[in-house]
Amino acid sequence: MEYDGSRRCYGAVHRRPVTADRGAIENVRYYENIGIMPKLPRSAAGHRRYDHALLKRLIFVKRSRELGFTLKGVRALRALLDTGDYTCGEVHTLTIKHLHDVREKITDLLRLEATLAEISDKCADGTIPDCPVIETLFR
Amino acid sequence: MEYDGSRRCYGAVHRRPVTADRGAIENVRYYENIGIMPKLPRSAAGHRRYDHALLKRLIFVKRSRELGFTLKGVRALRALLDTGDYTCGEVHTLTIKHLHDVREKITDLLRLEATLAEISDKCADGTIPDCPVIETLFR
DNA sequence: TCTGAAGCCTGTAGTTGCTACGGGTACAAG
DNA sequence: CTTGTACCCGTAGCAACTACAGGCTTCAGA
Repeated sequence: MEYDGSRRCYGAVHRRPVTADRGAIENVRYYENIGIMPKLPRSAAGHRRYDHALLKRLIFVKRSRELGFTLKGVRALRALLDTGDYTCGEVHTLTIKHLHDVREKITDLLRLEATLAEISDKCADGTIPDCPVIETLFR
Repeated sequence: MEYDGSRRCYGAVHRRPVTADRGAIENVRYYENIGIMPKLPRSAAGHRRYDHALLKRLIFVKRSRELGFTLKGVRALRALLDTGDYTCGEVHTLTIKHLHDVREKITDLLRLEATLAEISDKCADGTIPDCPVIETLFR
């Protein structure tokens, strides 16, 4: 195992030093590329400058995503805000629709959970010859 | 609006007649390509022949997916089956792990649901000047 | 027997929302 | 001036399909 002489270390032993929140930056880049965020202004050297308004906008997107809105949903919310005189009711409509989707997903997952719990209970002791899980998976 | 003379009709008015379960076939093709299903035997003309064993295998995959297993999980299950003498306990382990993941998702979604319900309740009448949803999205 | 619609075949590209990688440049501390 | 870190960019990969174009096969009806 010899040192390869290059300035950067990428190997399994000497990994590339990873920037603390490189992921966050790449995420912003992605948002720029797909137009969720505008192209941020750059310094002379091309580095992104984050001013207050843009930071707010970024937080808005992030928070919306945390609340489970799709990027399409975020676009819709933004579009409302950008009209300048959106009504609370319009926002409410989008939120309720999203809430509805979330509840549907929950229902689906609960059903799934019940099924999985049921079949896994059946072979809990691990000694049954024809595994009930496998049985289920073939029907 | 003229008929374009081609044998097939793809336009907005005369759309291509879509096979009933074209999607199902393309799904099988996908499973072949990624190796979840073996390459199915073909007729002289190259059409897929589905024999009993392969059909069973396909059902197994489909059903596993319906129960929320990832394709990676399906591969793991299959790998067990293919050993010939898997134990029920091994299958149980995989199922429980999956069940755990499902429960985590449910927990996350319930939290989400609570938050969304809470903030959307606040602006239910649609006349509040500073929309609480938007407020939330900026924090 | 011929015809035309329906069905199947293939490779490829798009979807969603990122994340990872490689290779290059900028910059600040020592 | 060196060195290490941070940032830049384009591109490819992930899951699990789905959609499309364009070509070939099949089969029922005239």
